[in-house]
Amino acid sequence: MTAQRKLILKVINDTCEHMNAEQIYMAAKAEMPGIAMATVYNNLKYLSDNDYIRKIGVSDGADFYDRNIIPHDHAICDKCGGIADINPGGIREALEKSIGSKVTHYDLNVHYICPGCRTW
Amino acid sequence: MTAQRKLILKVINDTCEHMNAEQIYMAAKAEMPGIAMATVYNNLKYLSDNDYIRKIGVSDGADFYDRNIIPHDHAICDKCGGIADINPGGIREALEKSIGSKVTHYDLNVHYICPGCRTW
DNA sequence: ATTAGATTTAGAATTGTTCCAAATTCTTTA
DNA sequence: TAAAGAATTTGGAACAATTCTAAATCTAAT
Repeated sequence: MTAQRKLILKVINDTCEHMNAEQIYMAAKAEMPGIAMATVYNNLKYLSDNDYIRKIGVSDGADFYDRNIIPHDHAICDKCGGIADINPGGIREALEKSIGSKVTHYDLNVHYICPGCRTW
Repeated sequence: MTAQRKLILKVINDTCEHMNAEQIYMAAKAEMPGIAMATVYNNLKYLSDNDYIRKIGVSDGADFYDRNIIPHDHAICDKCGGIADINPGGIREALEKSIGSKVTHYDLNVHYICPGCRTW
């Protein structure tokens, strides 16, 4: 664990959930001005490969990183872009039944209008 | 419907499902050598916006395009990268129950080892 | 203290996609 | 059916996110 790696993990754990690489880089830079973007990517890879954090792939835009490694899915607001954790039950079972074999993992991102953005 | 647009739609309908922009470009180029990549992207956007085809966002790599616009999800083999359509039931209901509101849409990509790649 | 291996850094390179402006081609409608 | 306006095509530049590279530096175990 180098100082950089420790800092990046701290940033992810202390700052808000669901930050992307750029945001993590900025937050880390505030404490360690010389840190390089490549170091952030290197460590995000290391940390997610080793289950310290979870990388969430997003098809249209930057991936984000989640300090919560307990399996859960994400609901993304179409208006504000805010991301909320969700825990719908029975998904994995439905998928395994459907494909007839074990699922190694799955990505499920739901789009909706969050309560704050709803107008009625 | 310009000749280019017709060709691109034909390529998607006649060639294999789940092609990415590059593959569609190559197939179109074979019949119309002067066609531009930008035209392919323009038309993929037009065709998916108008429900002729469906765009499938992939977080790590090129998006692909599906001629099947009936809602369904995708199972991606971790070994060969092959993509299969799946139709697990009850997902939308589980999601709406979980977030407590309507889902505008959702992306669900399952990773697994396909029958062809399985060794036991 | 030495040395092999891991990590950091800055910047270049890559990939997939979008943007741009000019040229061309469709589509009205007079 | 010709002129005007709208949409589309083209090639290339621009872009964003990420990965790669190679040299410098650090770390850990002898």
